Amino acid sequence: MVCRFSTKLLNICIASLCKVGQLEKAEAVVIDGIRLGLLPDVVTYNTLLSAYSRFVGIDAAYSVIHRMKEAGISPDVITYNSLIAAATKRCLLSRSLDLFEEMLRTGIRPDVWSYNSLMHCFFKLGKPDEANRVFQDIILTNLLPSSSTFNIMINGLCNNGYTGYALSLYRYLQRQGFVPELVTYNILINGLCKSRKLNAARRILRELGESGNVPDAITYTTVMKCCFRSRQFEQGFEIFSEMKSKGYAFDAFSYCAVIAALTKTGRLEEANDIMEQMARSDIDLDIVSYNTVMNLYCRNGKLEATYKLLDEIEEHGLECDEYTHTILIDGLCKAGNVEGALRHLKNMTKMGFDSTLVAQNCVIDGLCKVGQLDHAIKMFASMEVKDSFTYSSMVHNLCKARRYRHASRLLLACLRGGMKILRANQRSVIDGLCYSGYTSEARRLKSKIRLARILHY
DNA sequence: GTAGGGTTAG
Repeated sequence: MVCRFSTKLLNICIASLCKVGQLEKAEAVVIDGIRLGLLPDVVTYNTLLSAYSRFVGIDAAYSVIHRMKEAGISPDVITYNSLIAAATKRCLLSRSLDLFEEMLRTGIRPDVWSYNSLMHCFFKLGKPDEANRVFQDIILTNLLPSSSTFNIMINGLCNNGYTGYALSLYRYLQRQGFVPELVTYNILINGLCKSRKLNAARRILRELGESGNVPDAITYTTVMKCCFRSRQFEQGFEIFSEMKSKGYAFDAFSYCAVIAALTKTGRLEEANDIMEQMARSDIDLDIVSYNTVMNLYCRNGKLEATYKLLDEIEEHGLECDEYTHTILIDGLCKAGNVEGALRHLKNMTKMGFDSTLVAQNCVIDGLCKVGQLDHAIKMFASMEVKDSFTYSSMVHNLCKARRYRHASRLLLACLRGGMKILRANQRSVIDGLCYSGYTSEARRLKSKIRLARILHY
């Protein structure tokens, strides 16, 4: 009895160290405990596992599960739930599904937390129907849904393009007595902003204010980002200032949102100021923060500093992602080094990145800017996937070279594919055709554009 | 032991 009580105390001590990421000290306490004859139990290992997953990585978390098995302690539902949630968070979705099956195989009964994670996983996989089936299972069986069940459901519906359903579910649940939490409001505001339902988003923001909840840094970042997305930059920057004056702590999310927006609008000095503020703070930079800074360096034309940053990323044990490489490729293009950009694009393909579309678009534009239009046309023809940026770039540059009939063909191909193209580009093609005497072609193009608009909007 | 916000191109 005395011994069990002491292990409990030991676990409390370990948990408090794990909470602040002091993993070495926590491990030392485990060893001290063993010396005193207090063997770690399932709670000890679960505590360590979630801390390793949070502060180190998923592999470190897996090694804890091996350690506990070696010590003869069986993982329980909490062990599996932690691992499944960690895998889902990192988009290792097949691992999450495997773990869920493994849990069933070993005879551990999943609880509502396990089902919540499974639902989240299906949403991330872009399988809303399967997620919905899990949701129905939770509702129809004896499992009591938690508020997170509803939050995950609302968020998943939003992320899979069903904001309308998300909103109806939210209203229905409210009528059933569900009291939304701050997270619920943040989820809805974000989902509605992303699908450009700004009036609905404003309504939810108002409801949040009336609910007695206080918006947090996430609410602010969400609304700020929403302004940037709808090109209301001044309003977004005002929100950033408001956050500051109200004493909210900035984290990497809010810093990156505002630095990126300042960079995009060419307000580089202000962007540099804020970037330095972020560097001076005690925030650990992750890959997204590095990408944001790197993009700013590229815009400043500081390619050497950019390469130094790449070393720094490596030194910190972080991995460059699709964004990092794309930003570098664009930076090389903007500096006129298209050869370098092409080389790096090849590397990127070799590295096995799924999508290099944005990077290819940057190179197409770069080639045109250095006068290699025919090279760009060749590259364009060889691309398997194209989007509206690809077409816009080509149309714009063909017009600049007065090759209006070629531009007109691409413009039509773009519209036929259901993609939008900048009005300014459409205008240039029509005006160019008229100017060079192809008036009837210009007329035909106009009517085809009108038809495409009717068909696709 | 879950759920929410941030980075790239015309």
